[in-house]
Parts: sequence; C-alpha cells; structure tokens
Amino acid sequence: MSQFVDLILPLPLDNRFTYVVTNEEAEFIQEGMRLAVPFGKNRIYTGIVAKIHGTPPEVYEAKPIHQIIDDTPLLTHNQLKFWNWIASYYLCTEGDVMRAALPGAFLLESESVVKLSSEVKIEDEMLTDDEYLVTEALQRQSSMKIQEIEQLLDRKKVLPIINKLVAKNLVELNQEIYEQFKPKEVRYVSLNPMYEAEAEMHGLLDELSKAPKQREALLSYFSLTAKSRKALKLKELSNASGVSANVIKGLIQKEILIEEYRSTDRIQFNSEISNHEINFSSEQQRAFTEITENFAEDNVCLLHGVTSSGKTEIYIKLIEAALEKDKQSLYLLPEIALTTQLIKRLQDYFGDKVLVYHSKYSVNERVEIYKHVKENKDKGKIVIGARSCIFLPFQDLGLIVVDEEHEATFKQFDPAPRYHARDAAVVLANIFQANIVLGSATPSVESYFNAVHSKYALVELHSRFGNVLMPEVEVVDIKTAHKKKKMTGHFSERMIEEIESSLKENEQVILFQNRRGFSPILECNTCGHSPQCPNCDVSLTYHSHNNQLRCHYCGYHIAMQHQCMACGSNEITTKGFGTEQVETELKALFPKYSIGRMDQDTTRGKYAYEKIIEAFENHETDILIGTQMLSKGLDFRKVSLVGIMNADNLLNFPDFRAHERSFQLMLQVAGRSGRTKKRGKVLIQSYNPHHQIIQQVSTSAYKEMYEEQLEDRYQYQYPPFYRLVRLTLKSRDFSKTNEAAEWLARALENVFDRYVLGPEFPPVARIRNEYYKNILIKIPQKQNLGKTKAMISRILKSYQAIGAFRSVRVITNVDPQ
DNA sequence: AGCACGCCGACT
DNA sequence: GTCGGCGTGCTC
Repeated sequence: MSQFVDLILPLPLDNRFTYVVTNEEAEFIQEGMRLAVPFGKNRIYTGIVAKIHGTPPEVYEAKPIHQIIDDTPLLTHNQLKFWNWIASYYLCTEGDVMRAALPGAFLLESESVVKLSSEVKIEDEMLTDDEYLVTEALQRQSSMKIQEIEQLLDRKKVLPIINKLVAKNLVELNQEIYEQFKPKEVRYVSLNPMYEAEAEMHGLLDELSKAPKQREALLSYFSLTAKSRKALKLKELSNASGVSANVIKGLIQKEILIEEYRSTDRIQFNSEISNHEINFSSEQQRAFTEITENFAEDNVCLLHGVTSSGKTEIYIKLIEAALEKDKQSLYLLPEIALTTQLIKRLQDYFGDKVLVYHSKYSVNERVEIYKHVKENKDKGKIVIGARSCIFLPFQDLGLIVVDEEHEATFKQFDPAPRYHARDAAVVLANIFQANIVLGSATPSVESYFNAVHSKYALVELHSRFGNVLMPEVEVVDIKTAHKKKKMTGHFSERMIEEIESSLKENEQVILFQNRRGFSPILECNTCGHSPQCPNCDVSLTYHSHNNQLRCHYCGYHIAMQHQCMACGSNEITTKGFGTEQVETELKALFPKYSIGRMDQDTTRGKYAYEKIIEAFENHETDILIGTQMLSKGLDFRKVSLVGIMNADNLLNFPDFRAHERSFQLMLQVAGRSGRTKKRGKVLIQSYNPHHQIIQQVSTSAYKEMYEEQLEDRYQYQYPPFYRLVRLTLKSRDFSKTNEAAEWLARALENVFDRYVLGPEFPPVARIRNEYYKNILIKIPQKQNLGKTKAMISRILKSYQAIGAFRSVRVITNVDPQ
C-alpha cells in the first residue's frame, strides 16, 4: 500500500496536487514539510504537505515525489490553518498565500542545465551553426543555463536546438535545484596548539624577526586573546593590528595560525539593555488596566489615544507582560522604514529579544529570522515589522499590537493575496488564543464601529502625555487671499508670518504637501495640450531635478519640452505643485535658513530616510518639507509649527474614504507640532476653509467626524454596513476588456441584482498598454459572507471557462481600500 | 505561473 | 521554408 500527499504549490492554481510516496517516505513526511516535486513536463517545484492520506486519486496516476527537503516541518499546523483562512476570505489560492508567506529562499525551483555528454566526440560537419556554437561554448564552460544559451545565440526559442543535440546524444539536459539559503561564514584564526607553550612562543617570535609585519600581527593576536584564549575573527585581528589580510594569510600558510570557518547569525545587535523605567501617568495606568481586563475576557481591544498620549509605553508594558509568560509578541506597523525611532526604543528596552522583519532585508536575513521565530528562541520573542510578519511561524504567540491601525498600507494591493494585515491579525490572534490590541490616534471608521457595537473593547486616552496641549489649529482661506493678492506663490501671508516667527525663536517647521496626482504637469497656454504617456492614460509629470517628464505608472520618460508637442507654441506652463515647488519657493522666501525635503525622490537610497530625519533631529535643517511620510511616528522636539500647504487636494479624491483619510492624515501631521511644553501651532491652507473635515481637524473632533462619515457610509451603502468585493478586468485589447466586463457583470447581476455596480473605467483606464475595468459587488450585512464568496468564485470559474475571454485577466480584491 | 503545441503572418 | 507572435490547454 502506498501513501499519498496533497501539496500546496506556489502557483495561482485552485487545486492541491496529489503525489505518491513510498511507505518509508510516508513514515517520515509530516504535514508542513517541504517536498520537491516534478510538475509539468520538466520542472521541479517546492510544495508544502497539506495532508497525508491513503486514497489514490481516481482520474489520474499520481507522480512520485522528487525529494524530501525538510527534516522537520517548516510550517506549523496553525500556519496552514491561517493560510487556508486567507485564501478563502480573500478569494485567492493557497499557492498565492504560500508565495507571500515564505521567504523566497525557501522556494527552491529547478532550472534546466545543459551539459556535454561524457562519451561522445563531436564531429563538426554534422552540426548547424547554432548547434556548433552551443557545443563549442560548452567545451569552455562545462554547463549552461537555458537563458545563457538564449543570450549566446541571440534567439528566443532555443529549446528545439537543444532537443536536437540531445537526440544526437551530444548534450544532456538536466534539472538542477538550488538551495538558496547559505549560512553566513566568518573566518576565524587561532594559534596552532604546537606553539602554545611559553618557550615555543618565544622561539616563534624570534623566527619571525625577518617578517616584521607577521610578527606584529602575531603580537596583536597574543594581546587580543590574552584574556579569552579563544579563536579570533580574522577581520578583528587585521583591524587591531593594522596588518593586511595577506600578511595573516602568510601566517596561516606557515601553519602558525590555523584558520576555520564558522557560520554566524546575520542579525546581530548589541544586547545592551538600557531599561528606561516606564512610569505611567494615571491615565495610562487606567488604560493599561482596562486593556488587561479585556484581554482576560479574550476581547480585541481598540486603543484610541490622541497623538503623543503615550500609547507606545502601554504597548511596551503589554509586551513585557507577554514576555513574563514566555509568550511571543508581534508588533505590526504600517511602514517599517519610517519607524527607526520606535524600533530603537523597543531594542533599548528589550535588547536582542526584538527582531525586525521586512521585505528590504535580504532573503538570507529573512530565513534566519524565520528560523528564530520557528524555534521560539529568546532572540525574536518580539518581532516588529510590516504586514508580511503575520506569516512568521509563531509557536506560542501571546500578543499582537497593530499600531496605526487605520493605515491603508496594511492592505496588500498587488499581487495576491490581497489581505488586510490588521484584519488577518485578528484572525491570527484567534487561532493562537492570543491577545490583540489595535491602536490609533484616529481609528478607522470600521474599527471604531466595531468598538461602538461591542465587537471590540474600546479603551481611550484623552490627554497628551505630560499634559502637553493639543496644537492650536488655524485655517487660512487661500481663495480670499488670492483675490486680495496676499499670496506669495503658494504661501499665504499668515503662513509666512508664522514660519518667520518660529524660525526667529530658533524652532523648527514642518511643511506638508500631498504627493501623487498633484505633481506638476505641463500645459500649453495656447491649445491646452499637455504631454501624455504613450502607454498609460495619464499626463506626464515634471521633475525638475533631472529636467524630465515622467510617467508615475510605467516609468516612461522624455526630456523636458519647451515647445508644445501639439501646436508648437512656446507658451508652456507647469500646473499643480509638489514638494519640489514648495522647496524652491521657500528657498526664495527664507534664503538664510536650511531646508530639507523628504519625498519619493529624496528617499531613494538605503539610508536616505535616516539621513534626512537625523539632520532634522540635530537641527541641521530648520524647515522640513514632505509628503505623507512625515505623518508617521516621528517625534521631533523642537517643532512648533506644522503647515499644510493645501488641504483640498486631499479632500477631493474620488474615493468613499477620502474624507476619513484626510482627517486622519491632517490630524497625524498636526500631531507633529508642539510635543513638549510649548503649545504647537498648525496652519491649514485651503480653498474651502469651511469644509466640515477641516473644521473637525481644527477641533480634533474625531467622534463628530466618525458620526458624519458613518452616516454617509450608511447612505451610500459602504463599509462597515456593506462589504465590498472589487473585480478588476484587464487586457491589452480594449473591446475585449469591455465585452468580458459586460458578460461578468450580467452574470453577477443575475445573482446579486442591484448590488453589482459597473462595469466602470477606473480613473486611469490604461496602464502599460493594458485596459482596465472595474466591477464592484456590495454585500449587505445580513447576507451570508461564505456563501456569497463561494458564489462569486463559481461565477468566476464559469467566466474563465469562456475561451473568448481568456486573455482578459480578473483581479479579485476583497475589502478593497 | 510556466510551458508545449498549434496556427498564422513576416521575413532571411 | 522558418522564426516568433499569440491563443489554448494542462499541470497531480
């Protein structure tokens, strides 16, 4: 009797795939292990064992596996459960989840490799030119990848040629699998034990009198190892002695020193703990107690605390409590790059128990963190990172903190799985029976709704830490200011006054300008034409630093034009303004002060963020101009003024969440002002100073905003009253996209009737020469979610069965942002 | 997704 | 003729 395994493969395919294993293999294999299996004609993939059973498949012959990769399961049972939930809730395949969840290095894939056959001699005259080139190249480099041969021959389809060579028995075609993870090795040196005795040592030094450098190195070695008597890192020795690695190599060759390689941990911090005692204010203490009480009843907690009310201290204490029970903690953040201050704080408090995990780390670093968490090591008891952290192999998770819970970046947009890390974290906590707290100064309408309706517990912090006052908010009407000619460029008179007075007091200023969509575009004054991207339905935007016109979607760029491309007129102006413009104008207004800018263009390098932030922290810059990046987690002491250059472009976004977002963003930005004793000031420039959202920002009226937005959501049938599923169709063929979208919408309407909206073109209907169309499905609360999704899947399946629409891809987005 | 297979237009 | 484009079907 053979056994069978059902595998999840990292592909967007609905099914699991069944393979046969021998009884011995079956005994060894466990759920959650990786197997390498042949798939398709000649390809090998990594699959995850989801099930082991004895039922042979009915309609096909199962293939045997290629090899077992793991000794112990890579995935826990809880992870597989979690994957399954994500796949079914977000309407994607388990394979999609697998790709997102595992660090790339865990997914071995095969590559075809071509080698010369060992026995046969090559008779040139039998070969075509291409065949000759391949065999000749193989005599030089023994093996080649398919891609290399494509390059060599400068052809796209190379396989027929190789197949002919294989048929002639001249070459072999093999599949090679690469294990991508390599432990990092460090060279150590130690003294040959032969010389350890005192007398030998002196003899040795005498011997080396003719090689002063080597002698020097050896003396350094003795002094460095005098205490520890351990092997020394080669690098350490060379640094300390000031001698080059070559000199040490000489000592190794003389067998005076012995070298060895040791694999080390890539992730190393100093484990210094500078345990700054946390002293709660009475309000923090109350909130902490409330949370703990709610945790005891297994409630999800929403912590609503105004900016700088001291939420972080509460999180730290909660983590500490989890740590005391020896449980793992997960601290989720919207964007890791912006939170060096927070990470440093946690590391100061918990030392090397804290590990940071995010996509900017190399595959190897990620594998190491994955292993630490899986083995429930002390190092990594606390993991801090962005959304993908929810996929780490926790063993005994006790606490999840979702900081800045309202942030849209928690939702994965592309590729599938399009999950919301906050919502998925709630499910994850449930799987582990762990506690979870969602925190924000401006909770999302959805979460607050859940709290108000007792699905979550609500805990509030009303005052800022140290009783710092909320900043004073002033709204400047730039419409009137324009009429009265009281504007200098984009700066109102009031804004200039306030900046001036802050700078005079030797305080700092932050200016906020929303980015995308309002980057400057070129426009012809004569005919109104503005240069468009040839591949996308957008205008090109102007970037002054390289004097280019650029497309934000596909990266297409051309040199700046000085004549209209349509009518040839020389009268061209730039419309709209971005951070760059603000900077230019500001430099003209305040030439004596130093100005920093933080946006996509200036934060490209690896440490670019840190440099800009550090310069501002050290007061090397007086004014910092930036985009949304500025709204998060940064704590600057000497900022007394925050200016929002134009509130309207936030508010006018065509999205049902635009108002909520504007409120959150403006309040977060405002929170950067006056974090110490002195009361800060916020200046908002707007064409609509009486807009309700701006009014609500100026009085920090969160609840009022919530009530009003909720009313709108009810009126227009949006979350939290209705759930949304958005289907996006795309293809290179415009009319096919339309036809397919029509068909799909009709099929959905048959079942969901008036709850299907569209198909509609999105604001940008063509990107990279692909046409887009959206269909929105609204799901009322009373309608069964599982059944609805099953029905959507069924309709999508019948859609995919239609040959004519096969070239139109459908992207499914559950709970779109 | 990746890959083969088959059909079709465009070139050496 | 053959190369490369693309539509179609299939993968345990």
